Amino acid sequence: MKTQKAGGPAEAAAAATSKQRTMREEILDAAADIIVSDGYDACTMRAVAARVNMKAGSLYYHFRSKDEIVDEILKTGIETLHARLSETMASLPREAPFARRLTAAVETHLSSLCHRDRSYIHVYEHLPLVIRRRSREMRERYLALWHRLFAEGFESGAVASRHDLRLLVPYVLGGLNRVPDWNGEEGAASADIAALAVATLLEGIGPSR
Amino acid sequence: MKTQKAGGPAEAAAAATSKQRTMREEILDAAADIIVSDGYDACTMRAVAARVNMKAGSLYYHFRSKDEIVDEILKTGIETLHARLSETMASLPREAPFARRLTAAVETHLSSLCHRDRSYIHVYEHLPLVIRRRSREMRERYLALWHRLFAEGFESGAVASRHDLRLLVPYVLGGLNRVPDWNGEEGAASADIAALAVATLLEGIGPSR
Amino acid sequence: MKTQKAGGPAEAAAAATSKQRTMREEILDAAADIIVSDGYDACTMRAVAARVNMKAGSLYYHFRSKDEIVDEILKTGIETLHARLSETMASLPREAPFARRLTAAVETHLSSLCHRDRSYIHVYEHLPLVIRRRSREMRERYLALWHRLFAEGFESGAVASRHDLRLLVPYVLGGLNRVPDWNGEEGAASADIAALAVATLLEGIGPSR
Amino acid sequence: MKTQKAGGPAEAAAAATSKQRTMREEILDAAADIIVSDGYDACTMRAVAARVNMKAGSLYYHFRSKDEIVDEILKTGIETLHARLSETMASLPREAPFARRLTAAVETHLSSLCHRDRSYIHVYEHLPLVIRRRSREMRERYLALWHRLFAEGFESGAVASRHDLRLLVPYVLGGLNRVPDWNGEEGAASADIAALAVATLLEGIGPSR
DNA sequence: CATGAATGAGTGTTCATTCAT
DNA sequence: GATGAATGAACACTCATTCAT
Repeated sequence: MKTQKAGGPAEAAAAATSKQRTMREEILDAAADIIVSDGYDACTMRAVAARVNMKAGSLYYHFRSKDEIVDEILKTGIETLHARLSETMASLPREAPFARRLTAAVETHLSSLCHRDRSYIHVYEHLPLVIRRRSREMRERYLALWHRLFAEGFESGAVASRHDLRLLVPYVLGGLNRVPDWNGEEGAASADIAALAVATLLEGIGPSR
Repeated sequence: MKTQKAGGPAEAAAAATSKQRTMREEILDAAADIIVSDGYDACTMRAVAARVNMKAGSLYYHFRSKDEIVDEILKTGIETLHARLSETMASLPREAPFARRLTAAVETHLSSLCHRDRSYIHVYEHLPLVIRRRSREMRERYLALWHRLFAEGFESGAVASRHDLRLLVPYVLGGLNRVPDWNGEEGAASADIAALAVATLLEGIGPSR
Repeated sequence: MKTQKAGGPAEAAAAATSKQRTMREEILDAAADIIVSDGYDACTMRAVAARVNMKAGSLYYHFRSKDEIVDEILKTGIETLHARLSETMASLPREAPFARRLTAAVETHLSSLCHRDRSYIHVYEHLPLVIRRRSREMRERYLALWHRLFAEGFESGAVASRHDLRLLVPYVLGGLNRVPDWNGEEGAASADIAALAVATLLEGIGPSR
Repeated sequence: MKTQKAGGPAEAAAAATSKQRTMREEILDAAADIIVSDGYDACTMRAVAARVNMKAGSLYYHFRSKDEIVDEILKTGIETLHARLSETMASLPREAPFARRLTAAVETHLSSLCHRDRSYIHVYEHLPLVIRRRSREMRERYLALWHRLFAEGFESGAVASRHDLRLLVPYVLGGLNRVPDWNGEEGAASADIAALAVATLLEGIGPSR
């Protein structure tokens, strides 16, 4: 251990003790919290450190740079989302109809977005462009999940053939992602919005048939 | 506004000569451009100045502060959008059906959003929380236009009564606002997306009836 | 006139037309006013220009630099003071006793200091050290007047021989110069203070003999 | 005090370690020195930093702002002066005559003013109006000490009843405060000036009785 | 592991000054 | 004579980062 030269503790995230991992997570939580509530600009190393009762310099024992913190938040956020949606979809019976699959997906997405429990996804919206772009690949992997959902819907005849998925998916998710902004913390429960979204999506807003 | 001492033209935007107005606009354009393409953090006074072949200090001849620049972009953006939508709606015959009104509205919104011709609306998405909040009132005035549109649709029976406008409007606009992000400059024409959006909205994505 | 090259109008103060001279004086007045009421730091070229309904750049037609303005204020101030005191002393009958001469001198000094009518002396106190020092020579010429006054008093036996003039003069003037600060605009008339000062000086504050 | 985010030692002056306190003091000394010798305008953060072999930004580890530095100098200066004079007066026997009390007071004041050993009082004279005003309250507490001295002298009959203390005190201190300016570093010892001042004050400059 | 102390690059802003018009 | 427009140097201040202890 002591013989390796290049290996500062920040590099050894994998081999980290459980206490370290805890500290890393505390820092990530603190940073994510600040970003969501006060914006990225307010998320200085000093501010993050203060939330975990440290001084700024000490953070560098746990992370190599501020970017590493933000990137990890981003990565964790999307991966969590990805994992949840994967799991949700997998847990549905194979013969579940499209409407039910869609409802489950929307609910999963929205609840992850609105509940602030360890799901860093909401952070994304508050990040500067330069940083956002770094997560492009991961985001596309998540989008692929939605693509597959709609593609299946299309194949089963539940989705009208006239829709171009390349447009539909971002359009749908664009609408969903904005919900927390407009709906705040006090707003309608995400379940209500999910219901609205699904109904609207499936039948449109025209008079019910 | 605050403790102004002596008078530069920065104080007299209204009485500006046409050449001044041009310079002001050039600066606003430059700033908006930087914000949209590189993010708010990249939009330093020095960067803006460089785009208009100036030094940072010179900007203060035209604007009193950076905030004044950003706020004016924000204000102009929303007001332009508001004006365009107002005009669009006013230009429709009184008896135009809801579907046509909606299509016109969506097209107006999307074309303003995607074409970068003096419509600063796209900037909003890239602004820090603190600044965004300053435009709340203006944004709500714009939202009211959409509220009225849907309310009329609801009264005429074109919109199903089951929808809560407080949820529907932000949901729809949230979807629309994200279009430029996913669709970039190379993407489908905004007219196509408008068509998709309207069709989806009105009839849903279910199999065509 | 038009053939001389190096001669901008600022150089030709002596040959100035009466309107120029008026403008120069207006500027000097404005600058002095600002310095006395708001401090030297508030006396920017823009602020001065605004008071005479100009733009900053235009001042450079009348003065070569800000320093020239300030130096001229300083010079005019002390020279006015010098002239007034000279005149006052000269107007006294040759046989006037020391007490009367002293009273006249103190009154002249204080009234110049307190009344803001074109006597720029009060400005001195608000100037940065670097600038103050530039007026050293002129100030010493003024001090010489006081030295002579006390020297005469000493020779005539009216001033006790025990006093060192090098200490006495600055001490006395130091006290007098502070009067406007403590006494403001609302305070006792300068005549009252002059009386107090003279009485105190001549007889001390001990019980009257 | 205002919107402090995270914690540096600049916030905890009271709890400072001895080394911190030393650094703070070094900075205060440097700033005071520059102000006295080159004027307030020359006292930039860069200049102060250079004197303590730092870069400008580092000062902010020790102080929250430039104002904090200046205010602390001002406060320390007056409080030191106050404390010294208090102590001096308290150390005199109760039955000490007015002349002796006055002499002690003048000597204390002048020696504090002239010796640059940690007594920042001399700084005051070089501060811009806006800043000076911030110390008004503290200065008045100091003036009160002198008021009491003269009031006692008046009661004991040592001071002629004809004097208005509201004029006398500022007049006397005005004279004393100017001493360092005229007398520089090379000048007569402050003890000599103190003697002169007291003698002049008590008996006047008239021929000795 | 954590901190005290420092740094360098960069931020928004101010201001005396210049000069073509 | 005066101004609109610009500049360059400076300023106070912030922040991610480093490193000896």
